[in-house]
Amino acid sequence: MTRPESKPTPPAEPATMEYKHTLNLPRTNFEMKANLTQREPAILARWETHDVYESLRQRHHPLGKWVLHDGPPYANGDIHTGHLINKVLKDIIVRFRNMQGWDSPYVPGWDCHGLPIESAVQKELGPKMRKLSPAEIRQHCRDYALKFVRIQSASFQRLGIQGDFKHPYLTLDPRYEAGVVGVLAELVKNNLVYRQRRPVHWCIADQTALAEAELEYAPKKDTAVYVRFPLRVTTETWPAAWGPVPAAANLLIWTTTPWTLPANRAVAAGAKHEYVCVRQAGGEEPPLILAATLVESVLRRAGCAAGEVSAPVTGAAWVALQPSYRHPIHSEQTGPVVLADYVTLEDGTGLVHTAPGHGLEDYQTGRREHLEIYCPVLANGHYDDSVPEFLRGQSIWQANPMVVEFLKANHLLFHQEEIDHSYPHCWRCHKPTIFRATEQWFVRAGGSGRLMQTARRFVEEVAWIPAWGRNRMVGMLESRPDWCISRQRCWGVPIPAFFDQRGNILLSEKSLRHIANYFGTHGADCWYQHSPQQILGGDTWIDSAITPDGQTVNDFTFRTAELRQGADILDVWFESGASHRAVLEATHPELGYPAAMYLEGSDQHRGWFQASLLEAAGYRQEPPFQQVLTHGFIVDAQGRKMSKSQGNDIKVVDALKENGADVLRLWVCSVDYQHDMPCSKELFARTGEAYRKLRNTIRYLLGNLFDFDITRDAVDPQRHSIDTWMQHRLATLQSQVQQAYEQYEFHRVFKLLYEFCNVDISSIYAKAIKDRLYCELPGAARRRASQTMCHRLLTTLVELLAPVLVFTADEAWEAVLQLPGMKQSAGDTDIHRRFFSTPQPPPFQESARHWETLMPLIQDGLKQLDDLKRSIGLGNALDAQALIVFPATDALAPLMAEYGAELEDALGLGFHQIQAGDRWAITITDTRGQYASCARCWKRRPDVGQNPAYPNLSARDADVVQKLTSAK
RNA sequence: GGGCUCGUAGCUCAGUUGGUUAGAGCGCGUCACUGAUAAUGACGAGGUCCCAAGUUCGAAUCUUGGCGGGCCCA
Repeated sequence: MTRPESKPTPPAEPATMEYKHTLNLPRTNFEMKANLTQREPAILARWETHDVYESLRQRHHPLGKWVLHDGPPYANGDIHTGHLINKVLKDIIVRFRNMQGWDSPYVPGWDCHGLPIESAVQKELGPKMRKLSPAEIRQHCRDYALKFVRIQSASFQRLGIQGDFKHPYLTLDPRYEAGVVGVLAELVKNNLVYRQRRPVHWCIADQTALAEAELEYAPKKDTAVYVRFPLRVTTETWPAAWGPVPAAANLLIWTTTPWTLPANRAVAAGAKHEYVCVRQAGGEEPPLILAATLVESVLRRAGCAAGEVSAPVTGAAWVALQPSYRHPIHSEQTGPVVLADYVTLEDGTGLVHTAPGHGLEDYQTGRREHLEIYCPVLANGHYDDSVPEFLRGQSIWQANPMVVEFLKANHLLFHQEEIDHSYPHCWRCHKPTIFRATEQWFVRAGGSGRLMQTARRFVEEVAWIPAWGRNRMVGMLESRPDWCISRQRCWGVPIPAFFDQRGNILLSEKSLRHIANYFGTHGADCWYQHSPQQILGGDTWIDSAITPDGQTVNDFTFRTAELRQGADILDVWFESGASHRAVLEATHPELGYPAAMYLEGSDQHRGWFQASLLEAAGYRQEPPFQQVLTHGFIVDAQGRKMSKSQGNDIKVVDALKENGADVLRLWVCSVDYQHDMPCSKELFARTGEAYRKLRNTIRYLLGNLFDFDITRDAVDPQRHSIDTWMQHRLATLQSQVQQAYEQYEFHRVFKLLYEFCNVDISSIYAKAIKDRLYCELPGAARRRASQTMCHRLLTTLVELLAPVLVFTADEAWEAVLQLPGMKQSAGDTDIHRRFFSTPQPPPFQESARHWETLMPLIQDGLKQLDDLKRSIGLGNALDAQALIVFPATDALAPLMAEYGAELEDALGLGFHQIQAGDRWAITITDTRGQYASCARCWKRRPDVGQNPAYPNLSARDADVVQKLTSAK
């Protein structure tokens, strides 16, 4: 196809320039370039000076209180993308609640205690640490935590998060600590706290308990032994499938820690696994019991050949017969065969040696089966006196070969081999660790106890967003054991238990309430600095006591001089889980119990949500939150998890410097937070483009209002103007966006607003009203009506964007207030203190509907213009006209004189004609050879030159210019 | 390995109780405008709806089984 040569003759340059100054072109100081990284800090400073958060609290709140209670981030390290999503979501919610008319305060909090901080301090201090007292270590931890509270607080505020940053809640605040102990008192009161042995990671060299995070795994050589456990053979317990009942038989177990065999209390089998009885070739030995699939490999290792193998029996069927065995070390004891779901067929024999005092899974099995949590190993790694004589006082490492020898001597060792495996070591002394059962504090939170029943009821009463959160919580509650709340650390809230010299323990409701008060005044540090007399305030304390055998005795007289403080601290989850009391009721009582909402990442179903729920269930009848909203995790552009070690993490501080807070906030708003959220520099850049579109839309609207005084010039839209359509669209948008906010569907908020700017405003409305805005007399009714609409668009857009684009909304509102008449009428000067306005549908609903007929004509017209551009090089729609044919019988027929003009403008044409016909149709034609072009509005129209005084102007423009001239 | 969950254009998202040829905006490409100008408009090209089997006249949608990702456990 050949491109036509002919270009339209441009209007003579001088003539154009002559009239340009008579147009009402847009004017505004609101810059196209946002320059957010400079502008935002300035706005922040102003908010700070004017104490915007405080003044928002003072505002009238017609709907009452609505509190989002902040989950405390850990005061450790710079903020990351997880904080970004979490805090911005919270901020959007708090802000839209305020704009809805609620009193929605926001008190940020920080979790300041716990192992990661203690470890970091340990690393900083190095070997010096061992010389420091707990109180001194705690001071270092405090400094460390407060430093990161400052850093994170500054970053959150830089992100535009609005809240009471001058009065945050900190878990190291004495009043908070008092609240935590207060919750403990309630649980003790309700008999939900008990003391029991439980295995913990233990470093023999340092004689200390270790957390999972303090272990490092390294290769270690060990002796693995296959041991015969003599089965107590009876007809009742012998499965028929295994054939005739033999005189004797042995269970075969496998272990890499022979030293734990004295502590054996059971053998575990898998319910679905199949077990067989193997009679070895040769026949002298009693048959062996082990998992069917492992027979061949195990016997081969030992150099034996399998003889006769019986039919299999499932673990479940076998255990139902209640088999038992004679203890290999304590020959006078017996142990049961029980089921456990962690039994695998990967190595070993399918039968697992179970020592509840020396392994976590063994412990759980032990609790379930009511086995003794037996631990004959002292803190120094030597056996106590409860083991057979040959082992007493021996170190467990020395004991390993002795146990093997013992087994060999008693013909219980089936096979032994040296193995190399990964084994936990202490991160400080790098020596191998063990599991050792020690006395711990527990909350009766598992099983089907009272607390759990209340917790289950709470779960039903709470609204979970998304709804599957309920399922997830129920599932987690179902399988949870009792809650071990004690930790053998230093940086936390002490469990304020006193011990006397005979091992009687003081931990009662009364003592705890007393100590809570004491902590509230002196801080929990006093536990490490004050004497029991000081803390308890007297020489004696009469109270209930927990005796060494776990019984409770009333009216026991403690002599405070003989007491010493327990060294355990509370699990940090217990601390943060107490915030509903420590914050909502204690440090910030203006918030009140319960909170309307908790909002965190979905990992907190296991963490904060659950801890809060359980603690509240222990002593109150109403859950601590009415709604729980969870969000997913940030992943990289490929959907993989972000981690520093993989180097695919995004630094929020960098992203902030590159994009500004409003762009990051807009990104948070634009994604569906219920799932994983991919994040990358490129995605931020894309969001930046969307931001610019929103900003430019605001700028365009502002620019066209430079001479518009809302108090003087407002004009309702004319019935057949596109203004009416626009108002209808705006009212729809408003209700949709407000509904999306209410339903926490922020990506819909974004999509609705963004598409509105792109399509409704930019592509349709702004184009259609250009001519009347620019070319009509400033005070012309058509122009004023469109300006009125622009004003509504502007204020509504800024208002709906305000919870998200907090800085830009502020900046835009400043510009709005500078429009004529605004200072007087706006009342409130701050966008963030305003309320969402009520949607105002246009008075002419049927006119809005007419546009459903007209819009397709515009689509058709645009397509024709494009065709003309390609075929004959028609570049400017003002050089074309439309012939609009309408069905004479249509309801719109009598209105086509008005609507025709609107269509002309909507298509940006120079001229139009209307004609009655059979059906709707539009035909666009080139008018370059037909009409002259108006030197002012550039429309080609037949009426150009109609006024002899202005031969190169259209009738309308001649009229306008004439009036402008005579007005001078 | 278990519980919960996600997988629709390059991106962000729609897709009602199964029902024409799976949509939108952006991005991209081409073009136009130069009176929203580091802006704006028009047109266009983009999809194995993760895969497979099943139910059905008909499946993005329902069922089962895979694959891949995430969170929490083990």
